[in-house]
Amino acid sequence: MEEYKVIALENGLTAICGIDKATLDLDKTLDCGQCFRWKKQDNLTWRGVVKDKIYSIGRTELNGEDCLLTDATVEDWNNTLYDYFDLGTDYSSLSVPESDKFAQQAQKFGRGIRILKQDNWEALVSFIISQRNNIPKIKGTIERLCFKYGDPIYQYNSKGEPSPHIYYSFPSADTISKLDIEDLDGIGLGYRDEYIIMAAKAVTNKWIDLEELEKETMTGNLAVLKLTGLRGVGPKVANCVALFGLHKLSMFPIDVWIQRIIDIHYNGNIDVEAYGKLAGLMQQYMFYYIKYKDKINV
DNA sequence: TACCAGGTTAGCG
DNA sequence: CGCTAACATGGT
Repeated sequence: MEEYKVIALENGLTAICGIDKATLDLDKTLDCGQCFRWKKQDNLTWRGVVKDKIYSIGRTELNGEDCLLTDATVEDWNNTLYDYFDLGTDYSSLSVPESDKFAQQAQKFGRGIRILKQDNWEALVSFIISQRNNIPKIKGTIERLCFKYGDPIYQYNSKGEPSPHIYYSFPSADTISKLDIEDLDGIGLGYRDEYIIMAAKAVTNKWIDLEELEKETMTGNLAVLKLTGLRGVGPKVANCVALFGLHKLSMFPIDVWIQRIIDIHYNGNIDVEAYGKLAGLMQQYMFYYIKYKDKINV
């Protein structure tokens, strides 16, 4: 990773200079379907919740240099957001075979996407919800779930004034494990409501240990195997949880879009191993490419 | 208004 | 194994 500077500005904001758009593209990263709770506030600012704290982040020009601008403190950046955006991983080490033209195109188109290090429980619930759902509805359902069972998060500026934006934490497994099915009516979970409650009970009763699955010594394949023991968690959801929630970067979730790519461009059979330890990054490049290449003017 | 969505499950043969 | 119907419901 190249050198970059973290600068505490006088207005309480923090600038991060030296991380260009090819390294971290906020629009691509936060709107590529890996996360569901970030919202774009205006043309260049995103607002979201990381570790139960609200952050705004965008890009701006500072002394002629393109920098990230955030209301995070320097400590927040160093201790939380740097890892959340996976900036310690060198994405140039992604292996893309010379002959694999489609993968090269997808990589070029998706440059700047980062695989977020999301909360494992939130990722598990989010991707259980994602099955047989479209992305706008997934976002709406999660928002209603947080509004009803999460805790309000207030944000205060440097003068101690509360921000008008109220966000809600993602409800804990403990909270959801105590609910009855009817308590989830009106949220829009559909038939997945019982899956969510059972997953919450599995976590709180330690039938499954997400912290253990997140350890670096745990392989992605074993994590997927354990996750699929949960009701409502099949191979695709388990791979998404492993990639986006447990940060197993070699995992390669195959959904309808990726399957379509495999059928059309890889004659029905793709060699995931060829992409190496960052295969999950290539998966996300491909997903983003197939879904957005016709919608975005490059 | 119908149709569809970052799948999973159970029940066949 | 492989194939298929059923699944709830908000967004477009």
